[in-house]
Amino acid sequence: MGDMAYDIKTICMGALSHGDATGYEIRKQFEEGPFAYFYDASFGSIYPALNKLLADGLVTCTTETQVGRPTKKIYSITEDGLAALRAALAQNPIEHKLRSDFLAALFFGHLVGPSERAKSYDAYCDFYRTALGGFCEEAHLFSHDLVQGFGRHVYQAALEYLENHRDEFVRGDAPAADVRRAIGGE
Amino acid sequence: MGDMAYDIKTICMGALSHGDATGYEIRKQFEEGPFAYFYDASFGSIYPALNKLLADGLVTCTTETQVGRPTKKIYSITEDGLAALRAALAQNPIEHKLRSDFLAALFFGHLVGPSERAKSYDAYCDFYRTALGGFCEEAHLFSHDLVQGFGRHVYQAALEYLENHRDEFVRGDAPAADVRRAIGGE
DNA sequence: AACGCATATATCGAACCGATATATATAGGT
DNA sequence: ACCTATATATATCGGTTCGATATATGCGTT
Repeated sequence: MGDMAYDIKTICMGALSHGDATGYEIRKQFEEGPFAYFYDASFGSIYPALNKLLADGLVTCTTETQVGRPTKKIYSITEDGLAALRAALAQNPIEHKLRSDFLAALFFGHLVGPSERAKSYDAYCDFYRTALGGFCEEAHLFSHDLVQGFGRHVYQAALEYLENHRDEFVRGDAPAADVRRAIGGE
Repeated sequence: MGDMAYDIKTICMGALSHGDATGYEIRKQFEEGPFAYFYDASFGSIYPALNKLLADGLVTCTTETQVGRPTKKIYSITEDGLAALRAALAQNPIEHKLRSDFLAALFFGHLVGPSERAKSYDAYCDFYRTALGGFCEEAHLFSHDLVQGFGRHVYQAALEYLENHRDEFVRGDAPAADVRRAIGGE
C-alpha cells in the first residue's frame, strides 16, 4: 500500500523468478535483457544484494566448479523469496525517474553553436535507433509483452518527434531579450 | 568529446545560467520547473555542489538578510562558470537512465492478481496524466520549446498506449509452460 | 606472441538520495 | 483562540548505488 521504492534486492528476486542465474547473468539481463530499458544495476550492488538475500533465506546458492574459470554461484529463489517478491509487488510504487544527459544537452542547446547542437541531437537519435533494435518482438508472458510493446511504442514516438524537429532545432531561433545575458550578450 | 556524465554541479550551473537563484529555488526547479521530467536533485546534493562551485570560483554568493526567515544565499554564475558549463555541454554525453518502479510492477504483473495489476496500471496512467499537466506551453527559448514539446509528445504517446491496452493486461493471458514455476505451478 | 574480449566474483571510493534537524511565518480548520 | 499543515530556507548524515578497478583464465584474432 505504501509508496516505497523497489531496491536492487527486489529486482534481483524478480530476475530469479524467471529462472536460476549467477550474479554475472543477472547483470547481463540489466544490460541487454528485457528490462534493460527501465532498470539498471551494477556488480557493486548485485553481489551485495545476493549475499543479503542469501543471509535472509530468500535465495539459495549452489556452487559449480569450472575448470580454468571462476567458480559459478548459481542462485535460486526460495518460496520465502517468492512470497517476499509478491509482497513487494503488491505495494504501490510511485517512482519513475528519468535522468537524461541527452535532454539536458538539448535543453541548454542555446549556449552552444549549431554544430554542437547537431552532434548532441544526432547522438540522441542514434540512442533511440539502437534501443529500438533491442526490444523483444515476442515474449512468453503477457506482462513482458505489454512492457516491451510499451517501450517500443514510446521510443518510436520519441524518434519520430526528433526526426521532425531536427532542422528547426539545429538552426535555432533568435534568443529572447531576457536571456541574452546567458548567451554572452548582456 | 568524451562520454562523461553530467553531475549536479553542471546542472546547477545550467540552472543559474537562466538567472540568479538560491539553493532552495534550484531545488524547486527540479520539482516543478521545466527540467523536472528529465533530471532531479535533492538538497543533499545541491548545497554541497553550490559550495564546491563557490570554492572553485564558478559561482558567487550574495547573502540577503531577511526578517524572521533564514538568510538567503543568492548564487550567480561567473564568466568562468559559464565557460565551464559550455565546455561540459560541448562534450558528448551519452547517459539516459530510466528507473521506473511502475514498469517493474507491470513487468512482474503475472506474479500478482488482476486487482493488483489494475491498481499499478491505473497509478501509472495517473502519473502520466499529472505530468502532462506540468509541461510548459510556451517557453522563451527554442531549446526549451523543443525539450518541452518532446516531453509532451512522448508522454502523450505513453498514455495513449496504456489506455489502449488496459483491459488486455488486467485480464491477463494464460501463462506459458516454461514460466509456470514462477507463478506457483511447478 | 600479443591483444582484446568474454566469463566470473568481489570490493572500494565517490556520488547521490531521502530523511531529519533547525527556525519562523502564514493560512486554514475547528 | 488554538492547532496543524504548508511554505520558506539552510545544512548534514546515513545508507544506497554507481563506476572503476582488481583478480584469474580461455578463446579468438591480427
